[in-house]
Amino acid sequence: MKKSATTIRDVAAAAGVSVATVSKYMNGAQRFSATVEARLKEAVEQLGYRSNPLARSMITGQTRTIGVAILDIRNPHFTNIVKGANRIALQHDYTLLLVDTEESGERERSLIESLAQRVDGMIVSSRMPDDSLQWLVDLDKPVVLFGRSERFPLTSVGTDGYLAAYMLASHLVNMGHQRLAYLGFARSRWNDERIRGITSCLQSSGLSLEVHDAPAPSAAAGERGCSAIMLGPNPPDAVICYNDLIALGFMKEARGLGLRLPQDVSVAGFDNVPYGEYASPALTTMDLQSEKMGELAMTKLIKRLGGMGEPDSEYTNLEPRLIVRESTIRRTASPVQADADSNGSRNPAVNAAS
Amino acid sequence: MKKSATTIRDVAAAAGVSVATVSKYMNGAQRFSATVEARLKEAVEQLGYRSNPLARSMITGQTRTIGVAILDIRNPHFTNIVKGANRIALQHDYTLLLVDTEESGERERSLIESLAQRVDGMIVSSRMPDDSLQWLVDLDKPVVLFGRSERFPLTSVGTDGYLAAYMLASHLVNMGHQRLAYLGFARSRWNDERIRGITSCLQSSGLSLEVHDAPAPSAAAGERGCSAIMLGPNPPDAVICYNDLIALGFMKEARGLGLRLPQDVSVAGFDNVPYGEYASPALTTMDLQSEKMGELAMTKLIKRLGGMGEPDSEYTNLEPRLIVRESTIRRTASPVQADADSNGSRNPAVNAAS
DNA sequence: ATGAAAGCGCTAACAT
DNA sequence: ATGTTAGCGCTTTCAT
Repeated sequence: MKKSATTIRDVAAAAGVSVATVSKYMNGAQRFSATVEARLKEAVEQLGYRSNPLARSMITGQTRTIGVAILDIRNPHFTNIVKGANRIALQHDYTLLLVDTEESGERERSLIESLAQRVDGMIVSSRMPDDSLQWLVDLDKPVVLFGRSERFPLTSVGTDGYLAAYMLASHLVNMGHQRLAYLGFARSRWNDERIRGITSCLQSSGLSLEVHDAPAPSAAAGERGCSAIMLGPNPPDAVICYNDLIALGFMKEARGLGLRLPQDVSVAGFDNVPYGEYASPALTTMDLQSEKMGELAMTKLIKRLGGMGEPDSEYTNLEPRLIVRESTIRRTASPVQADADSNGSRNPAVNAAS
Repeated sequence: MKKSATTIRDVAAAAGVSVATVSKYMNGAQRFSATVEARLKEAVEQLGYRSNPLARSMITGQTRTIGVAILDIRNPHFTNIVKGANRIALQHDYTLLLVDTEESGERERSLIESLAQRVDGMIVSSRMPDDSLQWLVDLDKPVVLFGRSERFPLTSVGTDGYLAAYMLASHLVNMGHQRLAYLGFARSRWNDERIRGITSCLQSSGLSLEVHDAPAPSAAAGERGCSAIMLGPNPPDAVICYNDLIALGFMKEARGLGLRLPQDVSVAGFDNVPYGEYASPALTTMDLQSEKMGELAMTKLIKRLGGMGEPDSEYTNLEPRLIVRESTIRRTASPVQADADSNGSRNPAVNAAS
């Protein structure tokens, strides 16, 4: 069983039939005389033959593989998307070819271009702004994009980021918060619409938003961002983070700074990643239905692959939902007094060293 | 730009040369006369030609793709492995073909078998016991396995699970714990050695271990397991979980049950997933160096792919490391009275069951 | 330095 | 029901 794999010709010879017959047999394309069928079965088992998918693909023009490009496999949001997409793919006998574009920085485009050649279709999550997506269209492969493209006829799925942000801000305002900060991630495609949603909500209450930026959409970045926001002269009483990861990091650092959560500051994020629930205080977040997004994207893609339909620009919107947990709390009227048990001072600047 | 992609023949025609020349040009195999080179360049750009990797693979027998089979893409442990593996792969111009075997239940084997045909080599994480891995060897593809195989000549990397478990138990014993429970996951390949490690450590202190089993290696399963363990007649004062996910779920549920962590019960896990750090109390865990494992596995595999070396049974052991955080605490002398809140409780989560 | 031709392993007409 | 044959798009001797 060492050297080169057995080919269709070996089987044909062993069974005393032609390669065409073997091919048809392997694909279950038709029935055969009992004799032939038996010999075929025997030969295949004997030789342990499995047809070469590459050769098959060359002819059929199908790889039965779907490319999925995500920004960071360590972000549970994407991981959920992949899980959902994979579930559907499996049902239709497709395999996922995964590319983590963040790992390679600005090679995003070239990675996806080369991915395109090895798959029947792609699901892509991009960091590029909408207007620099022409090349994606030019690939001329069925694609489903996360986040609507205004400019190009790309099938897409997503949740309304403006609305989600508005809802979250609304919740915070209703809870009596007055000084809101946003710890965003400018390089994302969604950052702007989230800012717009929050701002617009705040404006209708005569409030304004203090915008900060994290260097990455990760917990570590959230930690770094915390002190600059919370230890200034006029700290916010609630902060919305670009995503749950940043929020989790922010909360950890805030605790380290001596702040009490959520009494001293309410914190919320986006994505509803699994671990927000297990943090303490459990994280309030906007559920963007990641897993469903993955399923939906894959369903659409597969449908298109089957029907060979035109590229449409159909955009499907999933409903965002607010998940209130423990990290956001009603702001009491007087911001002055906290409670007596330990150090009553809410000024955290004291032990900010570490 | 609609229909079938441009082929090497189109380019040859456009440049007025033979396909062989185009092929050599594309592969940078040699230099050409300035004229030809210029025309080639022109033609390729004009037509937007990219050579078809499938056709190429058929001839060269190489796909430049590496298969990675993991048990669950939602488990950060595996996600870290993939991240590490991907980093190395990228450096060597390989692409990852990912398969999440848990998603498909018992199809693990057939999924991996079909994966094997599309890749140059594989990195696999399996749930099968060591003695039912013969088929993996028979695939006759370069493979790196996570977790040593005693029986087969499979290259592998891992951390010493026995040692890791022993270390963790040791820590707990040193902290004065007496009644230890283990919430394991029996279907894992590593469960037994962890039990052995813990037991063996406890025995040398005259202690015994109460073993429970979770239905899945997930946070949800950890939640379910909690009450059965903690609300019995003789609850443990420390519990070691099969992994961090289970531990995280366990802690959440314990809090919900009204227990105070870590005063009422110390909790620890394995893997050192990123979110243990952001939980509160932060989770004590054994760092198994997931990301490093991924890097190492990929490095080994690629080396083998290059050298076409024999399948060796080299096993590389990574060092486990204990990460003590807040979820394990020293047990005070009297196990009777736990409620004396005299020690400055830094954790206000007493009645957090919102 | 460049080209002709023989396949890689398979499928898809088109015979028989 | 089974076989013949012509490629899929490319690389690779081997000529020239």
